[in-house]
Amino acid sequence: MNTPFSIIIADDHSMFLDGLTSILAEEPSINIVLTAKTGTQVLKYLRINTEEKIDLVITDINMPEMDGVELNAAIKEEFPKIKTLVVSMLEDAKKIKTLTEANANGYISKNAEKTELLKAIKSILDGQNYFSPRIKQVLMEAMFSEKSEPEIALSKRETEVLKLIAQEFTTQEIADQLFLSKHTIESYRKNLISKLGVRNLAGLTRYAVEKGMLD
Amino acid sequence: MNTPFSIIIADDHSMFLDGLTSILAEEPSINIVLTAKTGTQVLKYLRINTEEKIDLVITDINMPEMDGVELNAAIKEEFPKIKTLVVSMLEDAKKIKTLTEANANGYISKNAEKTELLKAIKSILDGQNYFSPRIKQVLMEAMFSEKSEPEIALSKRETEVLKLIAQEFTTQEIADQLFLSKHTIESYRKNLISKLGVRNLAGLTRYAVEKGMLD
DNA sequence: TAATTTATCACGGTTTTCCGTGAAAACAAA
DNA sequence: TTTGTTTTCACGGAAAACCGTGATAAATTA
Repeated sequence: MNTPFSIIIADDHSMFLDGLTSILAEEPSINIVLTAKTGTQVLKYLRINTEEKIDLVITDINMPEMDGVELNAAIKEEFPKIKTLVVSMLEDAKKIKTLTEANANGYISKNAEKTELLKAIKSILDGQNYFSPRIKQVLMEAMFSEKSEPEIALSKRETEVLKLIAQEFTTQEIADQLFLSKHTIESYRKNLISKLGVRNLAGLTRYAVEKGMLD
Repeated sequence: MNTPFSIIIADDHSMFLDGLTSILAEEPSINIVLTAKTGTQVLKYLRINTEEKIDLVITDINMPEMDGVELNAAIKEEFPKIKTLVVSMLEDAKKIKTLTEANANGYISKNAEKTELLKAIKSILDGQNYFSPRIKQVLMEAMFSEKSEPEIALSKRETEVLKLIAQEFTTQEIADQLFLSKHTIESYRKNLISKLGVRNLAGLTRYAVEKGMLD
């Protein structure tokens, strides 16, 4: 029998962390060296224990302080030999794309079965990447839908003005706040309306709220 | 030693379900008789296996088909002897309140530690309800904040008009659609603005979007 | 360097919203 | 049955938003 693989698990939900640990503790070939609730904890550990050979880091995406996307990037930057497997609640195409670009070795959903989790871990430890069929599909769909919805790019100022508009400030008030002419703000308003393809203030506000630009 | 307690676990995320099962499988006093991904599965099982004595159902809130809130209500209705423990990602005051009103026996967050989970289970099987300090706090805050924010009640027509306003229709257009005078719609607009405590169309739109009145 | 985008400003005219101040009829609740 | 709420309608004036049609300078990008 070979020496077991050393892995680290990061997830901010204790119960999920404990659950995952329980599942993997049953595997004789796996040795859990650390469980953490934030990405920073993981990084700190890796930086201190540089002599210890870690094979795999399993991480959630949504975590406080440093999320899974950032953690993955940091690991690939500082410790390129360590493999990463992202386990997430959401099937967010953009995040998955970012992760693939940052060379994450795998991505599975929390909807995935235990057997799929083990399969993913085995594949990755074996040197292969693992992205579940479901995830591949989401990625593909994102590729195509991306073209149909061409991602409207707003400049810094436009974003700033839009936020204020959606916060119920009038053109004059925004002009005063930003020390600009009210004509300028009117221009932005017009551009935003045509850029975003909406009809009026209501449309602008909806856009801002739905894109999570407020708060 | 007494006979072990029989419990059912419901959660739509396989991995969490497996994790929880792993954790509880280590407990000799606990016997997991079923794991399910929807509330309907649980109910179906209970209705068929009426002779089997089930002590506790552990359920997530967010599930397809029948969520945890509905499942809890149904269990308390049909099988009042069965205890329920809700385990959820979110600390949503309203849902917690609904659950307490529907006599759920416990509520803990997925952020809770394994020890707290076990404590909650033991308490409930012992005949006591368990709501974590964190949850109690959220509930209290909700009670108070509820008074400061007195739940604005909109009439049917007001809701209808607000939706259309937020969908970028002008007063005249709305009047035409509803076969009403434009003065009427203007009245609604004014009332909505003062009722909701906002300043203008942007505020109305934000309210509508944030309350999920569209789509 | 040339071309493009971004940020800024201007004006007149039209439409829409906003505000105050009503009021009448229908309906529900106390 | 009186009181309150909802739904409906009206007018005039002020304020703001919307539309078209510009322009200049700075910053970025190709």
